[in-house]
Amino acid sequence: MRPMKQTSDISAVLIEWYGRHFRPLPWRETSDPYLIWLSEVILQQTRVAQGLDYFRRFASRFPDVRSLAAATEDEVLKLWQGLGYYSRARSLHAAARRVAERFDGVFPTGYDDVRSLPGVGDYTASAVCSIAYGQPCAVVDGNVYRVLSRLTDADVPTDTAAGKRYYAERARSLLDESRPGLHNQAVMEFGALQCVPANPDCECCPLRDRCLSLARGTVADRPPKREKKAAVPRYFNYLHVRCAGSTLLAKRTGRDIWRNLYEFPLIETPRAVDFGELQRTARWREWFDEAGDVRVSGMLPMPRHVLSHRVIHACFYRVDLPTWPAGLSSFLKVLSSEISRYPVSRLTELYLERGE
DNA sequence: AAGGCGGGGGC
DNA sequence: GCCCCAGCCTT
Repeated sequence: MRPMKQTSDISAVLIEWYGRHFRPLPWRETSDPYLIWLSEVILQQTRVAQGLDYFRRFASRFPDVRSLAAATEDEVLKLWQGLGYYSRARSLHAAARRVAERFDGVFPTGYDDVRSLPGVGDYTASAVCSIAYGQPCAVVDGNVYRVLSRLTDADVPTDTAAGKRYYAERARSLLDESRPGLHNQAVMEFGALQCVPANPDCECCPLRDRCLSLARGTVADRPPKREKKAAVPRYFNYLHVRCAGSTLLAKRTGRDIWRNLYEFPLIETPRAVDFGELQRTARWREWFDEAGDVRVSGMLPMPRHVLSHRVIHACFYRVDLPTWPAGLSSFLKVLSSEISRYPVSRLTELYLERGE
């Protein structure tokens, strides 16, 4: 039997604040662990405003874990299209299938079982178990890091093993074990709306008298920011190849961005190249040397596409062929009207939205 | 421990 | 531009 932990009155302040400021959100109106899990995966590294419509669409199309398990990965990725971090969608689908098989379609209730699902780490397992089941698990996410770092003026980086231990322990000591779901959501909402990263309005903060970093003037430096990595440029030359009302797609299967999404035939080059250089690449010759009358009608440069640590310089060439050459036989031939059925990256989506 | 993995919104 | 978001996984 564990000794009863003293509940901090900071938790009470945050919960009181939460009662007056919380945003009404659809996943706060259910106790279904499946829907709460779904919301937590969607919200990983994603703002509420960005994930809200995705949650609505997923909850509508896949109202339970069995329907999600019964879908194809392509359909799940298509519904996820545009949200980013696509491994979340692949893991979500794989986890649903595991629940269907190993747990007989019933979302597990034990922390370790939940934590064992693909795409579920310490944060998501704690969030689901506390919110859906009332289990005393303290969540630690980006909001919690910031709130804790400021309250205690902790100069501890969050992206180290020691830092994670430190904040996890602080979060545990702050947790109100009698209402862990409410407590966790209160801390996160507080971080999202009041204790914001930049220019927080500390004058009206309910914790202004107990915030050590406010007293010391270090709010802007908490938590300590990690050093930024330089964005590595990549050069993508896409070929929108058309022949007899069809076009070509390929599935990205490598360990790279946009894994399992579809795209036009791609020639990646180590630097920006013009059409003349592109034609001299081995790939172009492999694909088109035997192709007869190749008509390239234009090149559409795209704006720089910025990812977290990549900046993609992309352009799309439109290539019209009289017949399909053998060099392109490994691609999927897709009716032009059917392209929209395939999950694609935001970059390709933007190109397609430009139309003809 | 470090790096890969998206996309968008706020300043 | 830069920061960072209800993180997780691989190496």
